[in-house]
Amino acid sequence: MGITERRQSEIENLKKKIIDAASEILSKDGFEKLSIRKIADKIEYSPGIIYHYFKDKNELLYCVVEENYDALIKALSKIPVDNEHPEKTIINGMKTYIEFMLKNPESFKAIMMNNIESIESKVNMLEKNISKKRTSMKNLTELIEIGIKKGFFKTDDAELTAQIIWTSTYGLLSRLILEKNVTKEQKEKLINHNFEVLINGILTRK
Amino acid sequence: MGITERRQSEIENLKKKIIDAASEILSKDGFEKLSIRKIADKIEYSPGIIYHYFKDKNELLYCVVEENYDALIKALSKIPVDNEHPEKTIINGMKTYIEFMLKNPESFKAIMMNNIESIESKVNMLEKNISKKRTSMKNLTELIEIGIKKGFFKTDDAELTAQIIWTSTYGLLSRLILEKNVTKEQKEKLINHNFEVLINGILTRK
Amino acid sequence: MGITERRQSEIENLKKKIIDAASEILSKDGFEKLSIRKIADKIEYSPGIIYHYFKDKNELLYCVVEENYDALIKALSKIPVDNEHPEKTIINGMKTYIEFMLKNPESFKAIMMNNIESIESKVNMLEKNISKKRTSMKNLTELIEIGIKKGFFKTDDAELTAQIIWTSTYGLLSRLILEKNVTKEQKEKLINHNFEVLINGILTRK
Amino acid sequence: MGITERRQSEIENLKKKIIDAASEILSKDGFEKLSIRKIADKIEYSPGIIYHYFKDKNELLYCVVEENYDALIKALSKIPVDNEHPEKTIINGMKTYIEFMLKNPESFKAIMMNNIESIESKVNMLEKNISKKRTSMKNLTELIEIGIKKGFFKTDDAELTAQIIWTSTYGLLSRLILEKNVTKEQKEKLINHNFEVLINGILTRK
DNA sequence: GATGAATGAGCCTTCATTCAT
DNA sequence: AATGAATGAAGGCTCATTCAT
Repeated sequence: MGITERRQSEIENLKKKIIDAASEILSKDGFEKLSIRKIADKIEYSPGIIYHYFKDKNELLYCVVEENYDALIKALSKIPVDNEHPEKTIINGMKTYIEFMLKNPESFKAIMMNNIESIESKVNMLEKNISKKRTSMKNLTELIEIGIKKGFFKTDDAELTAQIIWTSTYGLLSRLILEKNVTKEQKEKLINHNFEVLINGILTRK
Repeated sequence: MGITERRQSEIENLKKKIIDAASEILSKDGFEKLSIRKIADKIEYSPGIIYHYFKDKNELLYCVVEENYDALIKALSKIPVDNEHPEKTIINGMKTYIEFMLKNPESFKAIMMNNIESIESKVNMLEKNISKKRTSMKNLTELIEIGIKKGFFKTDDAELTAQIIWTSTYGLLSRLILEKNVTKEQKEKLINHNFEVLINGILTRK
Repeated sequence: MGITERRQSEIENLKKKIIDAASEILSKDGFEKLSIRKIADKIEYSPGIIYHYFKDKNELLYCVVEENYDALIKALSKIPVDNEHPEKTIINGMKTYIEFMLKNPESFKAIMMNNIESIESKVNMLEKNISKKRTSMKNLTELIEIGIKKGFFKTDDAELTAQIIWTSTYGLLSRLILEKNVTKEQKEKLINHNFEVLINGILTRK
Repeated sequence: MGITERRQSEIENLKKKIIDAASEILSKDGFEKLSIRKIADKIEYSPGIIYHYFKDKNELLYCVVEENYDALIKALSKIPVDNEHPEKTIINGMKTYIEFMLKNPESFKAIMMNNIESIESKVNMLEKNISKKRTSMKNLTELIEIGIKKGFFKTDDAELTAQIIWTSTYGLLSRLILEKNVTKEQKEKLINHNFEVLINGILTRK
């Protein structure tokens, strides 16, 4: 094991190290401050090496988002599906999403509040038929369809409704991240009321 | 009046000119492209002069955002209030807001999707009792209260509901601005469905 | 006059200094070695300053070529026109050109033996009607036309002939610059024979 | 034969493969785009391996140029000699040369417009008595001597004339390759006129 | 007030080359 | 023989900011 000090076990894993360093800079300093040089400094390698592992900054960015995104998907996938109460599953999932993002606000800002070409394909949600492309939208749409079949929900277009649930929650989340003067109590009230209104908005009228 | 031709009346108004130039660049080329040099070029002064009127780029930015925001408030204040159909007034107002912003997407991004301290006081919407501070929230809250009194709406906390209507719409708007692959038709469907769900979500059940 | 040492008289003339520095690097090290940084080093200023005077490297290059080219044009313009012996004027001019370039071989290589977009407009000679664009070609073409009128030369297309005289001489010059093993005597013989053949090639047959 | 599939017979021939890959990149993408990495990618070996076969990039370059040059010589050697019409043979040969090079403009630039030491001995044409060294010049000189003997041509020094024919054609070819705005028609006119002037320039006067 | 020259730090990227394995 | 990770130097360029005038 007597190799240069700095690279002991991680020698085979520089790619991961680069992504993590980028992720950290993103979280700490935000998107604009994320530079190849800064990453190189952080991992104590030369800038050139990054191009050994990634075609360009965009590809690196894509991988960073992918990793973060995968973690989210993982968290979401752990939520049990309750077919008898699809609305509960929806709220559960979206709340998990909110909590996940509130823990990494800078990443959210970097990823979700910017027009980064290379990650559009991971992040865009509004086009028609998106539920055929994006897993998370597929799941959400399916839950709504279940609710429709059971007679709980009333909506012409499950996907469209899924998109509105998503954009609404995205909006609340964005503001929760951007605004600093919101008490914990108020945060909770807002989150709960958000889902009250949304779910109420799609429930069948008696 | 014997000064250089180009600066006759506007000599005392250079500050305004700088802000407007910046605003225009912002709208046309986007936030990232807004540079001190570009502004100086546009107003046909030297870059240095900008530092006579603004401490630094940030301060200038604050002023730009402030101005844009004022224009929005003005637009919103012109919407007539229909007490018999508060939900129509709400939808009307929020749609005006959406349209206004879709016309100036770069301004929206600059204003709403950044943490510019000096304008927080103008832009933040989530704190409790915000309806006492911010006119636009006050109006929205009042409309909801009218609806409650008339027996149309059912909600415990008019302000909280106003906040959710706002954040939801903000979320949709954000995504509409950030995503490029959305057809005009789809945009309209999303906007309409957004208000369908929201209003439905607060209507009294029969 | 008590300003910083390094910039005494030349303060108003940095643009010229940049061009000259570039010219020198071009002559000494060749085109590939000409970099913005190297120029900045040479003039002891920061690289950024170059963009104060030139839009980009291409524009700088264009100016460098222009200056060199102007010097050549100046040299050529001093050649007296002998209407009775246009062939002598032609030979005279082309020999001046050869001598001029042999004194600055690296500039010739840099300018004439590369595809530099920004200077194409100064350097290209083969298109039809070039004699309406480029002074040097205009002059050469006119001399040939004079010879035709006087009955000395025989050619259908004066411009085409001018182009061949030019490309031929350009070819000889290129090789004289690229090849190192050519004695002075041989050089002279080649130059003289070049014009012998060319002029002979366009003279009227008795 | 139990080696990796992809390198069966060519294992001893990697040097050739490298040269060919480089040659192809040269033709397709140009001299400036020819990089060690690109070659390595093309042959599906690692960059390091190239340094097993070549001291450095320059040495590799030499070899590439050498190979290309050999191909040209081969093409030229196939031209039939017509002793009754030496001028036709000359024109024929030189046109073959032009066509060959117009098909591989990047190779021409690499070979003829650079000072690559190691190939000087193959490429230089201007020294006295070159016709004793270089086959192509020997052939050209002999054709001129035939013309002299037959009374067609008039020149004191056949080799010198050969050199001028060569440099003239080289000049035209260089410009044809460097200039982009030349129509096909104009190209042909230039080529034809070039030989008209040159041949006319050495024909015996009646 | 206003200029405009100048800086220094930063940006992404490419490359020939080396070297331990 | 061959790899592939890694470097260091260099490339063009942009920008907010300062400062003598």
